[in-house]
Amino acid sequence: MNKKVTMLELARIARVDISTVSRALSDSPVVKESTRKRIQRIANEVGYAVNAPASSLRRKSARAIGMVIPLDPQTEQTMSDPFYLEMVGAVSQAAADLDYDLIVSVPHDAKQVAERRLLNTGRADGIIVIGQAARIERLNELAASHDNFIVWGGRMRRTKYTTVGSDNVKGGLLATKHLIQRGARKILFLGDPDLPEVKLRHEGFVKAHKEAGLSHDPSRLLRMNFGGKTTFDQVRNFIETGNKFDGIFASSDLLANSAIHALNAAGLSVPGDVRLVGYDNIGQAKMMTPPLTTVSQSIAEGGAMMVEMLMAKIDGQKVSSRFTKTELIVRESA
Amino acid sequence: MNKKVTMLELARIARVDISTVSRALSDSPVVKESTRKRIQRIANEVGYAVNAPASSLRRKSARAIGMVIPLDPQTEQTMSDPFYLEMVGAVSQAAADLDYDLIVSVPHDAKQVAERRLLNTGRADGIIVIGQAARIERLNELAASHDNFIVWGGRMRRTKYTTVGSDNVKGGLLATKHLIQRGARKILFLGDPDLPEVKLRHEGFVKAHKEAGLSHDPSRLLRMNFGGKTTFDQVRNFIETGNKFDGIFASSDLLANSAIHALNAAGLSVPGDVRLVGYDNIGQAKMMTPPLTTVSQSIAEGGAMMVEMLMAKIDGQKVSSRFTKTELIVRESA
DNA sequence: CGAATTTATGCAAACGATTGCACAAACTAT
DNA sequence: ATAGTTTGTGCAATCGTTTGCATAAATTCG
Repeated sequence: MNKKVTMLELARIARVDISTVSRALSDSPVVKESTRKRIQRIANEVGYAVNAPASSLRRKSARAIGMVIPLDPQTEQTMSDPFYLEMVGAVSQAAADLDYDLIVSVPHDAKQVAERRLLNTGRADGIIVIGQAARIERLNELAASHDNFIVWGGRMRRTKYTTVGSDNVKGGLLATKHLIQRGARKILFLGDPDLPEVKLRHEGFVKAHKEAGLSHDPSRLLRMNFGGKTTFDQVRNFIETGNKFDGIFASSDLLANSAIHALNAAGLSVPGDVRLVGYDNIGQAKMMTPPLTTVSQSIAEGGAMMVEMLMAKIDGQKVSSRFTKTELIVRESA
Repeated sequence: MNKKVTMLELARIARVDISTVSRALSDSPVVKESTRKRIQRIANEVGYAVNAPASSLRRKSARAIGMVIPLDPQTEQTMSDPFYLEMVGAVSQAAADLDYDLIVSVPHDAKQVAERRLLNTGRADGIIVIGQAARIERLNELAASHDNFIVWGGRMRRTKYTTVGSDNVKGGLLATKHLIQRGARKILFLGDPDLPEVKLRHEGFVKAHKEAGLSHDPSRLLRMNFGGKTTFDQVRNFIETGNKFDGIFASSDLLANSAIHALNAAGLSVPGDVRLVGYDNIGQAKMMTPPLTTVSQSIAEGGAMMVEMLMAKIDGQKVSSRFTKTELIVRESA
């Protein structure tokens, strides 16, 4: 179709050396203003664009960052949780602002460490990992040989890498306190405590009970993963088995949504019969029925923060884990 | 941290020429089985990985495809529609199966043609564009100079590029016929007919009315984009202005969800008072209240199809537009 | 056994950009 | 006018692979 112009050809057209072209295009102050302008104009005219692989090879920098998104361990399908897309958007934006491309990888199987490949092949200068799930040990191994990656998720004592995420304990505390304040006394916890974030949110949950001088019943923990039919059935079943409760803290908005659905199906109303708080504040939260009270993870802020920290790492600096703003968004469901 | 091994060093260790290493690693049949095995073993031991930029430069192929996802034109934020994430997942999987990386780009501003940059810099061998929105003319321009891209979306007479998407007219027809069969007579259409897909779905909507010998009232079209508060307000307002209707065809599941919300707020039940059908069959559709009847776009199939067609194009073959399987998924909302 | 063929490896030239260094021209200062 | 600076360009090496071609070794064949 269109044969590509190389920098050398461009140099010939402009009657200068290729090195001058290179400098002109990267806005080096050493080339004379007039020459620079002229070269840039010609480059535009002929539709020249710097060849990325060649540039990356020479500079030893891909000017790209990788992003690894987990699969739903159950279905082995891409997570349908909108949370992830919002994160992709946030990271992509932040990266683009720095003229970095974003390589998204959804690992085939959970075993494979996509991060390592991306880094070792020089395809990406750094990696952002979304969610550690059960991979803490693997990520620790990775940390032993590579430093250029940041993980979104909860920080546990045994994580040896840099993380960014909401303050999960605080989030769980805020959510539960709110439920208690509104009168809930028998609160159900939804989520899989094997996941670090969820475990921490649960800690906050327990803490809130303590602070209020309440005891919480450990049997009111429904272990579940990512919403959908399973969640629906579990909640429904819990109700039908005669268990009583007047509040729910769901460790994700998706879980919350399925729970609402199950409550409705069982003839219970939210927040009339059961008060409910979710986690994530995804875009649709405000459009659920009823609008969802939830803990905001500040996705956009988190994405930008991770990119910024990753750049610092690429730059060789030391960087330590941070929290994003974690606040309760009160809506009608609680 | 870990200094990288190059192919040349690997060659020295294995006491062969670098060219032999290159061939061995790419499983060339010309190198002796035993040497190949040996080299591969050593490569593994020292943790060698082929340098991607160098390889891309030499082969003139990035072994990566780009994917361009639109922003929500209203909010300028990443689309929170889960549909897009599911598409990212599907495409990423299909690409990974062929050992291609996926570069995701969320254009800064709608004007800029990210596709062109990705192609011209040689960062991607081909591009998948999700949604054409109002960019048909721009994409036509792109088609004039580049062939290696595929667009997800509705095919209009004036599109000069290759598209993949559900059969929108058929989808609209199926959805509307279903509503009519279930007794709906005054059906509301939700969506922005300026978007090609929506326009086509609306054509199917009109066609279904014709086939059933019904006339449809053009005032029962609510022009709206992507769900959320605006949709909610529009539907609510429409009801409060005293308009009567007994069915809704929403041109996306997200729109459908907001509509349900508005109906509930106005004291109307689904499907009791109003029957409703959506479009997309996103993951959450089955978990809405009530579970959403919708037209499936076969996202996974579509993603795989696009990657396959793109590869054919990269390979120099001619490829023509195709439809994905388009079927109605009946659930409780209608 | 020697010639013809096959098989396995090595040599060296790309791919397209970036950058340290050398150098000519144009200034400045004495 | 001469020496010393500054300013702007060009030269050439380099980044790490891949691949066409040459060649040595091993095999086949008459």
